[in-house]
Amino acid sequence: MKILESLNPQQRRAVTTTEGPVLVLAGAGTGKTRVITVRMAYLLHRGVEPEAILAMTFTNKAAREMRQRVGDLVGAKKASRLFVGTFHAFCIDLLRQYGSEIGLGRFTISDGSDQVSVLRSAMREVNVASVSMQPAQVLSRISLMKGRLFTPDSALEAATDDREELVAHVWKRYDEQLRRSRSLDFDDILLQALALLKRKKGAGDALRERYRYVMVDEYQDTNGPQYEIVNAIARRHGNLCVVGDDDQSIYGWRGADIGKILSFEHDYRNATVIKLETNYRSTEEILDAANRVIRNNPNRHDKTLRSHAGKGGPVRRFLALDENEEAAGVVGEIRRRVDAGEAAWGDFAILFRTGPQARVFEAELRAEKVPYTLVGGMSFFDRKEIRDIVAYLKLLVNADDELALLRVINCPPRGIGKASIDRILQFSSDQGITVSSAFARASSVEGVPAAAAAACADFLRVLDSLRKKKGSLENLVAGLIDTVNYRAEVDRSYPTAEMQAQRWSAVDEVLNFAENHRRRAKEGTIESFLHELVLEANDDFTSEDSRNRSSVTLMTLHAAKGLEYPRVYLVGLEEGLLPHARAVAEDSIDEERRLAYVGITRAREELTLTRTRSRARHGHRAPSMASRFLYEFTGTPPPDDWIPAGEDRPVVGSPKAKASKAQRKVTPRKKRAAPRRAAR
DNA sequence: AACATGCCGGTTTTT
DNA sequence: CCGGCATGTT
Repeated sequence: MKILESLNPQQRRAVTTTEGPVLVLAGAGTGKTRVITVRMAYLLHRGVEPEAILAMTFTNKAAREMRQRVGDLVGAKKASRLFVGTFHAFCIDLLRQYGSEIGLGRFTISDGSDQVSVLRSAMREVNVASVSMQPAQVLSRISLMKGRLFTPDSALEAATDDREELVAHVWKRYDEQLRRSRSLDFDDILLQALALLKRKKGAGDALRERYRYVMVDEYQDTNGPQYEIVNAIARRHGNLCVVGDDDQSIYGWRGADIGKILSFEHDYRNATVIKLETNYRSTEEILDAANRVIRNNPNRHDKTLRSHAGKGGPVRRFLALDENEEAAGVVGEIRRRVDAGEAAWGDFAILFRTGPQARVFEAELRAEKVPYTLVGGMSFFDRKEIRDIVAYLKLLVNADDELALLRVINCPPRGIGKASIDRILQFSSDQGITVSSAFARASSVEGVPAAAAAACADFLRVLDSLRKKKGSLENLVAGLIDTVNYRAEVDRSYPTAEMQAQRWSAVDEVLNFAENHRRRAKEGTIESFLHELVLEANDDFTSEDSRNRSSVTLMTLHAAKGLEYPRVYLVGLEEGLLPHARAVAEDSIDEERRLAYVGITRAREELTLTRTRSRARHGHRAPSMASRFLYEFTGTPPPDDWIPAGEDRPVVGSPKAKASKAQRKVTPRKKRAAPRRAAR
């Protein structure tokens, strides 16, 4: 096969070692995606049926890219017969096809904000004010426990303090509501699919038999259930190829278990281990910095990235008075480079540890009229209008979805007040009937006005008639929006015609999505549309987008994983920020170091590290200290003097440059007319 | 149902 | 210091 010739020896070995367990340790920028896609093409070339190949990723973006690239190699038609997708997409497919084997009927999916709502009500039931424990934190604890295969009951038994006990109680209620609603959260999707796959007979057995070649991307991000799923499928034929980089494991706090990639050779005897260490992305100077930082981590697969791109310029360091100067310096420099024609906006990325750091950069970019894209933040699908419509769609698929029902029962207003709703909910639990049937029998609930009861019955009837409708997906969705008179709701909620039009455009967008989905998807049902909406809600198109949109990219280090930019500013290299104070307290410095490593290795040609002398946090200004990671990669203490905004400073550890440039005359920025004195 | 007040907390976030 | 939320007021 011809493409093999374009691979380096290690890559080729990773592609052609098709039998048995294989661990590919792919350092940053070493052509990981290339290897996986060529490997799939190679298997097909050797006569393996596409249906026997399973490739799992963590994000939709990765799946999309992989599908595209396999398609380029073997043709779209053949590629479409392979399964390439996220764990969750794979599991949902299984559950929809074979869910009945484990007693699962139709279900809807709870996304993050649904989970928070359900959890809030669970906490109220257990009489915990959400001030004493914050829902997001409880949710993350529950998720971590689910990942370790605890149940609410076993968690209660294992609880060692009041707090854990309380979490277990809340979890139990949370679970009950989801069950009642026939709703699965993201963890349940994996756990249920695992239960299905573990069954000795039926679909479980058929699937184990079917997938002769299994591949997992970003293996270092695998959590407990995902590991079990892979294991359950791949044990049969034993041809499991996992690709990842333990040095880029940055989702430990979310349950990703770096131990899985560290112990692969132990988990799968006779595993072939292949290291990809030739980096095609960054200059030698940049990789030196990366290597020197990461080698401080214990417990890792030893790797050293070697550059294929030449030495390059030194990594630069920049010390600013405060966060405003830091932003002004970075943005000013970007502006000058672009104005001078040396670079384009899209060449630059500004990376930071925490979200709030973006604010001051945004302000500066805006003031300087620099086009930028901030990655992250509120998704299109978090808008009220979208969530309302999604709730309606969920109700069509699953009448028992309580959250969806409560969300839209009085939206647009139908004269069903809070008091009535509470009484009906009480009625439902007293009688032990589902919430939807309680609403259907609202007229027999004491204290509910006849008009409200009639409105409930009416509403349920409308939903029923919508369920029976036939037509194309987009017409069904449009029909729904029309029937419930959602336009009126939008008009009612916003005062000006302008705002209304703007809000309505989001609704229009859903219709576009629907049409799009119908054309691409195999089935194009409301159910499959919903799954796509919920699972791919946060999909970002960062890499494709920001470059050709020609804007500076602003994002957190987490969001930057997998991306690359010619020029990178890694900002806020300070104790308390990177490493984050909380990580220091919790003794998870290793993961912070990997985060720094991820940041450094995003840069192709130029890397600039910045820090401040003092920084405002929680409204108070405090002196900041250089990050320990700066010491690690220079081997010497960082210089104590600061460089005024706008001046380039060569890296410490590159003696020639240091001597010649360090004394360069500095032109003060006018902004700093009244210089604050730096704390000594 | 819409607005005011008061309190707490303040990493990272995909599916 | 700022935002989010829960609670309390009209």
